[in-house]
Amino acid sequence: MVERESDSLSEVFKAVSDPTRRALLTILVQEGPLRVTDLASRFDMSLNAISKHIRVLETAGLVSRETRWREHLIAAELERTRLIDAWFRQLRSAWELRLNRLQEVLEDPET
Amino acid sequence: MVERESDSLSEVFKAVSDPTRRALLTILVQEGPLRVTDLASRFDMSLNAISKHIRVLETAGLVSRETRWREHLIAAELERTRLIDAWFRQLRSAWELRLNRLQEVLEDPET
DNA sequence: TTCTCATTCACCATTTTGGTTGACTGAAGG
DNA sequence: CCTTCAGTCAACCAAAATGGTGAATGAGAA
Repeated sequence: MVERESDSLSEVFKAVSDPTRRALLTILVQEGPLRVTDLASRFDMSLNAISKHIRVLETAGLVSRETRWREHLIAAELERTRLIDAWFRQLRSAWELRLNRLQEVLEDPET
Repeated sequence: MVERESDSLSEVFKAVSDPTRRALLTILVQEGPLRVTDLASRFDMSLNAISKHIRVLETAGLVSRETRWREHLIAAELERTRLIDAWFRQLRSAWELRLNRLQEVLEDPET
């Protein structure tokens, strides 16, 4: 198998590609920092599973963790999401650039 | 295990979470519609693997296919990507809403 | 001291993913 | 007729992701 380079764009996309993780992000954004247990209580899923989802979000840079002994306060970190719409913006501008060039050729076939 | 609902947001995120598929999209956006073989020739990967990646993009609605007998012309379809930044925009506005409420409480503690 | 609590760790089973190879299809060209 | 060609389909494989259970941790309360 090919070695999987750990580019952060893939990591962020993958993190938000899971509905549970998106739901976690939504809750955190709406309600502010919460403990792991508080987050887990919203889901029909084991605490461990939620803890793992949180770690995925954390390594992707989408949430931060403030550990106060037993309690870990998890907070959304939306800065990283700029990476994503930057990528899409770039994609769309390349697309429009190509369409414009195409348009020019159609309007000015003699050049 | 929990049944995996096939929501289209997850599908789109998952599709673009792979570097090869992002590269495919980029090529298509820059160069316009291409055949499966032409796309595959850019990668150090079997034609079959690329064919599969293309199908993932297709079912996610990120590319379209125009089949002219043997040749399949693959084209980028960027409309679907609006779904993604709509989701992030919503997330960030919820975030700012909460911060603003917080700010109000801090500035006006007596209300 | 013992019990509680929040969380991670270590392991296990199942599913998904990314890739390979080989067979198949069916028009078009010799 | 036979071969070529573009692409999919099917079977298979290894690795990673998902989720579960149960144990470990270690401060603080009783």
